[in-house]
Amino acid sequence: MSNVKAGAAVTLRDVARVAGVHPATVSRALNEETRALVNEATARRVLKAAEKLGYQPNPIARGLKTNRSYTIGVLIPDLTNPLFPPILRGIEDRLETAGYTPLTANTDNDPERELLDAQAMRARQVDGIIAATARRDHGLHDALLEAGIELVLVNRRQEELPVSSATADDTLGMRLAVEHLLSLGHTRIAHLAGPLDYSTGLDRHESFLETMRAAGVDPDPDLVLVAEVFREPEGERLCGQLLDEGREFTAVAAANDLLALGCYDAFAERGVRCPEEVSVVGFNDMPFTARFAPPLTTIHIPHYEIGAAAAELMLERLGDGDSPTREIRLEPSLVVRQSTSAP
Amino acid sequence: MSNVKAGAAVTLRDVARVAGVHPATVSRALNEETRALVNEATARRVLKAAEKLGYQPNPIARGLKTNRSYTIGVLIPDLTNPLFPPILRGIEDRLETAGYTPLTANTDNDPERELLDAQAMRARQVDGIIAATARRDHGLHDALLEAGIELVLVNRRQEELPVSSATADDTLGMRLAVEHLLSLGHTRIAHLAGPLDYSTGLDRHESFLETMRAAGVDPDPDLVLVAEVFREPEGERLCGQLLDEGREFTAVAAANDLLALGCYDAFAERGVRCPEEVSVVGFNDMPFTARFAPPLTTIHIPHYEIGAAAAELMLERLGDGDSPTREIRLEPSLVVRQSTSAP
DNA sequence: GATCCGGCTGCAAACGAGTGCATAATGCTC
DNA sequence: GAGCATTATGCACTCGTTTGCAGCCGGATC
Repeated sequence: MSNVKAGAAVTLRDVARVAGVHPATVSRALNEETRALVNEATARRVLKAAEKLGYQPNPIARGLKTNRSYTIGVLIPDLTNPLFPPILRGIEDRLETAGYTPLTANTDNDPERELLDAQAMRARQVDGIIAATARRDHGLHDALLEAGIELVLVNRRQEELPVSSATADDTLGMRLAVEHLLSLGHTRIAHLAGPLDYSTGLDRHESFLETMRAAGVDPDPDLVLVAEVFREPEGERLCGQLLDEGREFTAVAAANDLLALGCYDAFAERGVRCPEEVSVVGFNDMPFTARFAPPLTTIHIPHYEIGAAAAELMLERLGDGDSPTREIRLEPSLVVRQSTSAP
Repeated sequence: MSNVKAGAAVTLRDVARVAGVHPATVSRALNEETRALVNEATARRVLKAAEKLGYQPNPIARGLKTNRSYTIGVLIPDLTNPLFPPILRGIEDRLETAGYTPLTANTDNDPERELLDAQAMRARQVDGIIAATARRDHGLHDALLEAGIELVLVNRRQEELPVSSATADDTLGMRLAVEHLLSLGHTRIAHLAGPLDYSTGLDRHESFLETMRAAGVDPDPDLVLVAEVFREPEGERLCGQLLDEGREFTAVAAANDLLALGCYDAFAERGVRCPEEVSVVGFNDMPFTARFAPPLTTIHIPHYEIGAAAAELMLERLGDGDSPTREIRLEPSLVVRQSTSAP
């Protein structure tokens, strides 16, 4: 049943020969936008021939002519972080339907490597780059702007620059987390903030403070610690510090799930019971959080949809370079499990 | 003055003009393999001009002519399965050092989509395809062979065909798992086998039977169930079935971690305690398995290294098409946690 | 019946790089 | 100093596709 000729690639000329027309006509007939230029009957004939031969346009040749590679670079810090696979999957799926292919690279959060990877992608003529890595500086943005490569941020925002982004509403997310703790009766709430040079870290941090104040409880500066990375050992270190300093708190709002898991570790070493003695709420709802001991109460983020939205934004910009930049914020939701209880 | 001309891309002709030679000479001077053809002094002049202009060859144009893209397709079933990110990371890292770029696609285990994706990759002139998806049939292999595209399997083998692969030693892995249970004193051991049309499913299954027999205990056919997919709900279904049929067993050897987690669910619903009443051992050592309740005893697989090895094999074949195919088997190890105990 | 028009289609020139072949420049031999 | 081999370079075509332009045709207009 398969008409996919594997051996020699089928070209426009082959289709043209079969359809009895000139290759140029085939090109026009096969291209949505120029199809109107050719007689409907001819177009049908061409389409049929193309299908019969299993013709697939050669994007390389097309790209040479159009200065387009139909390829999008995707910069992520580390694929191994469970946050990113669903985002990437969303990007891939959306791009695929539009005939674009993603080219991914892991930067390990090294700004230098990030620029290098971006360079390599530029050499490969990517039409745009979707970056999940952008800190709140401008290096990457400026470099790409100069090279005429579109940039879209995913999971990160950048206020000062006109750049499209797809993120979760981190402000709302942290508000849901804190309000959950408040409603359980907690007031001595510690906050493990993420690095403040990421929009995710900063937004969640500010939202923590705001939500506390809005509820009429003044956040204790001694209970607010800023992590250097979004990782488990860092959460363990900071939470351990709070514990060892004898700070009084009955709950922790962590800036992401890994920091929250770090708290679990700090508790385990010191015999602190969760949630009986301290409640913990995470952020992201990574896979398998429901299976941890105890199952983690956290903020669910629609990562796949965020990825798809980022791809959508990229396609938008590629279609019409003059379209204004746009920020898409997707709504998070609270998932109550068993790491939180009344104090 | 910045050398990186951002706007207009620098082409061979630009370099030629600056160096005062013909573009063809530039092409030869810049290409390692043909550099010998041009005068050393000229070559130096060209190199210098190229550097000054910040010339970067256009891989699209080059690919059109040479039928090489320095691009490798990677077919995986689903990036969202925690098994694959480390593999992919290993592939990317190794390929990157050799100047190759991976192009990934998710097939969702749909054979038709797999062929489609492979087709699309072929159109993009990938030099080879690394597939984590291959069932034990020949479709993909034949199609690629015909098209002259190198194929390397990762995490899957294919006995009947001469094709390179990088896998874990599944036979050894399952032997370690079963011997662990036997050494604890279990003899009534159930086995949740993976789909037998994957080499992973089949190898582990056969190894289970062999190891049992070698220890002098005849595996009870009623305790061996074959899963249709490597997923949690399937594990829950099968394990629930064993429980509801009143089969007597004190341990389960699951063909992967997700099936093992499914057992946890089946236990939870029926109030069976693990490991007190039934021990469970998984396979793969996915991330976070140590945090489950109870922490899962499982077989650790060096996924990153497997990915890197697959990339290595691909580079080998690309360098010398006539090199024989090779199967790399990496050694797994037993990780004892708290889901297993004496019966 | 000459003119014009609009709809289709073919022609040919690109895009940027690689490569077989011809040719110019050089060095060597006798 | 003529003849010839050797080296270095240029020319022109090619990869598969897109696209401006020209040309063909049938029909409508005067």
